[in-house]
Amino acid sequence: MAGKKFSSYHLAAALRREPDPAAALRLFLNPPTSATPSSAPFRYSLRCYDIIISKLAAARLFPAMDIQPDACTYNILIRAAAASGSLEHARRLFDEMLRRGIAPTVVTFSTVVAALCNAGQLEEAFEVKEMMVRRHKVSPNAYVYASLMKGLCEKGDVDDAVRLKEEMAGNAELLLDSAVYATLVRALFQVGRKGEVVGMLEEMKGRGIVADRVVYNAIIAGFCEDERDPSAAFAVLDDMKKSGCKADAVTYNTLVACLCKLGRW
DNA sequence: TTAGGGTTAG
Repeated sequence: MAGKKFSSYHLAAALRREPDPAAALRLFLNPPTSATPSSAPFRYSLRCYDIIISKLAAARLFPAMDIQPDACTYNILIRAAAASGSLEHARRLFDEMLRRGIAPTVVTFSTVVAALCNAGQLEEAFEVKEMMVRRHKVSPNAYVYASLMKGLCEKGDVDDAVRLKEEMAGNAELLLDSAVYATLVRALFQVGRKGEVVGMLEEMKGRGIVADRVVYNAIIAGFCEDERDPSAAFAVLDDMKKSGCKADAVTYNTLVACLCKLGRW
């Protein structure tokens, strides 16, 4: 493979081939770089960590396994635990990071809040929003708010979600963004309040927030479910393109499904 | 390096 870039893929293969765990660790810590010295270093894949940790563990070389975790490590683990359906495991990881003296970041809390909201545990999610400020001096940001607002909307509490948006607007530290509006726009269509969508979008524009793909997709989805006639949705698709926003797979999946439902093969 | 918001299907 002379002249070819050495990537984490090659490292994973080399680690798998190396029978001596100490040699594997040396390889992991000091991988051969590319033949071209100017080329950028590669990122370690999770697979590489997996292989080296498994090898060291099998050889009972525990001290060598001690790759010091930081907040980011825990954030990744917490997200994975929540994604696999175990909020309990996520909570244990959170406690563990505190015990180790690793300060949770706003990413940690936004991950936890999103997981709770996805599980429908809104009350707990709001408790986290309070607790992160009170106990950890970390302020919620737009990620945290967007998750809470989506959770509220899914329960049909669109007005409460709008109130949360107002709470953000009243706090100079907090920047509203397109995600917040995409959530509200989608919800307004879903509860049959599409008349309020235009005002919401104007407010967004007035705040200097540009509609992105997700906002457009929310509007298109709204018109698709709402109309016997998808022409409004296609008009939005035109606007979207004109504004320089590229339609993506979500856009087209929405429109294709809409046409299929109407029998317009 | 890690987090949110938009869709379809099953």
